[in-house]
Amino acid sequence: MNYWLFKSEPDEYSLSDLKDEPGQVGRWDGIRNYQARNFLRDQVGKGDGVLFYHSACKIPAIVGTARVVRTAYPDPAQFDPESKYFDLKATAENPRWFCVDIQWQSEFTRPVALKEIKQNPALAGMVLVKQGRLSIQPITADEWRTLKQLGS
DNA sequence: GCCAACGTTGGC
DNA sequence: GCCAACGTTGGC
Repeated sequence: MNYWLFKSEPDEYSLSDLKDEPGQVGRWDGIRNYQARNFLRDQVGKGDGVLFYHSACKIPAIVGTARVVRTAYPDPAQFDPESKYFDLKATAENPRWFCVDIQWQSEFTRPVALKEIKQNPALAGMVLVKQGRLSIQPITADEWRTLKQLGS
């Protein structure tokens, strides 16, 4: 069982968008970064915990949690010429990009803002603090506990 | 909207 | 395989 932080721009796909999905299950697609892809494809497991992070918005923050209900499968958008995630070089035999399904689990009572995370010594090791741009990142069990507590 | 910190592309 | 040019992310 592992823990992850998934970033999303709330204008594109927010935690409440996930909650509104049938069964509260949504596809986490559109990942087009190799480092994030590799985590998704090779390490994200069924039942893993996900911290839902809102980026590129007024108050960047972790807003709730989800859990992984389906492990990696080829992202259908890469084969769709109409999609902005279309990839000419991807084939069904040799897919380049992957996605997972996650299920809404909880909304934090209090969003945990990036600003607050940066100020907390217990969270100084987070990839979010050290390397801003990665959209899927591993979280330690300690960090998971700390962040859930801060958000409740 | 600016810009720093990456990541990707492609000529050589 | 180097590296310059370009593109993207995302905080501010």
